[in-house]
Amino acid sequence: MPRHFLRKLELFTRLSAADRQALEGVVGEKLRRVGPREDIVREGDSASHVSLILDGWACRYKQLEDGRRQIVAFFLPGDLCDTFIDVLREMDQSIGTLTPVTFAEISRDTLGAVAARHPRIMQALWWDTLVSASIQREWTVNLGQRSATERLGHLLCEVFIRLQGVGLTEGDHCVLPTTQADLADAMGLSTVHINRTLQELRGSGLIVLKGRNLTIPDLAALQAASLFTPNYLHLDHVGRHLDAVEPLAV
Amino acid sequence: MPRHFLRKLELFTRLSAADRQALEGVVGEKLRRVGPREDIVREGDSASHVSLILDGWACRYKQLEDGRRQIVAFFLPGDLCDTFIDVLREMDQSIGTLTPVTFAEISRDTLGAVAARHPRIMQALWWDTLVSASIQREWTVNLGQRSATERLGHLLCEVFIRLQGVGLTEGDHCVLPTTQADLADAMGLSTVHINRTLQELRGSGLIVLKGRNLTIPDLAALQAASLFTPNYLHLDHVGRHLDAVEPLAV
DNA sequence: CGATCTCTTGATTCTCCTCAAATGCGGTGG
DNA sequence: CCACCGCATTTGAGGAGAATCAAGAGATCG
Repeated sequence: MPRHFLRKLELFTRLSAADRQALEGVVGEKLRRVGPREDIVREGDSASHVSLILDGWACRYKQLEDGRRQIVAFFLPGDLCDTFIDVLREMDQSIGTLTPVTFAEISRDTLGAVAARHPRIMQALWWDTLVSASIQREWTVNLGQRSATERLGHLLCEVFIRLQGVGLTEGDHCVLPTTQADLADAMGLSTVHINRTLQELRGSGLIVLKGRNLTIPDLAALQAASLFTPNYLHLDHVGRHLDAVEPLAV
Repeated sequence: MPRHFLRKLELFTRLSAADRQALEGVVGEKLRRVGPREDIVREGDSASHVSLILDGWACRYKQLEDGRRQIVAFFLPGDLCDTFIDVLREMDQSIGTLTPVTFAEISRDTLGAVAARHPRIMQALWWDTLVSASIQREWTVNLGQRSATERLGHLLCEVFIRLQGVGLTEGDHCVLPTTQADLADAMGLSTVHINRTLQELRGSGLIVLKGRNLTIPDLAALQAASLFTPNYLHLDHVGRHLDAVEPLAV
């Protein structure tokens, strides 16, 4: 069931059959399905469980008093929200869906127990958490320094590569299910300007975007135009060396 | 020696005498002192150790190919950089000093060993890491949605409250040792505009800034003007309940 | 097939940037 | 002690990028 999640963790480490089974079990416990534009977690909620996105897109966002909304992270299939959140008393931001979403609600105790029994999983969850933090920092750079075109191009590169990591791309295209208003809230730009920036990217042939279908004919070119370097995604299979150190316990 | 650090951890939990002693030991191992505008960690370095700031200000930043620099985090006395970084192979951003800095270089093994023997410390390091992530998300909101005045005001609120947490404020004032250029790189604004924004904040009486000395006569007013809410700093002494659950093992 | 959401376009405004130069300030050496 | 230097701050003028406002065209969905 959590195939995207397993696939993502295996970008970093090798999981044994037992590891995989344990994760399947955790996910089976409590499945939820919600429509688009609904909240999964609300600011102020107590931090009792984590959510694993199985299908659809969600985001973490913060709404200011006057209505302005900033999306600070996208959650794609396979993403785990707030892995180690239980130390904090309450959520400081909300998590909401962008599309219809299927997700597993995992209690922190369950996840903790599994992680304790499966060191590989623990390690992989760590990696995932640190990569998320790294992405967050890169978003800060993106909003602070890059022009609208670079910024949006950078996001599209990131999303494409992350989707690729969980097997949700086909050749040079993937689905981009967000509205332009969502993109605007993520990039700190107005909807109108997102629209014009997309046109600019289209005009220069860097992307083809029809409906919800995004094609990136030349990823390297888009990366160059957006000052994108993928190192912050840490997809270099760092943990694969674990095979040597600690043989699979099947 | 690491008094600011201890003080910060105790915002969250109570440390036993043994805990404190263990941390003192770790910090004594390798002290380093560097001047302003030097790098402590460079992008691409292997992630072998963590740095604990004892005195002075540093920052995490990323430099784009064309020279633009974004500061993504400030490190104040008592801040620990890259606590659990060892899972990732290499650093994706650099850490540099803003002022002269004294810091302790702690090998990941040493820190890991101490944390393993002292569950309270482990817990506190977790809390610290999650709070850092929370701050990072708030910076994303700051850059994405807030106007120059709000943005800068928000930063000053955050810095003041963080300094307060480690005992580095006196009444309504504290030291702000950064140059306006540093602030500009942190806020994604130009130096010129930072200057004018500071004047605006001064003009409205929200701050008094003379040289390196910052006074915030009415913190609540500055918070209101900047749409600042301190919840994301999680200073609500979350872990104090640990006293009840797990008595001090002295 | 009308209602609603999303996307697109045009016109205008404003925030913030860039370029350029002046002023102030802390240190250093004559 | 003062002259000078380098750096940080301040000020001015003009311009670019993005926001806002408003309205029309296309989708999508009950």
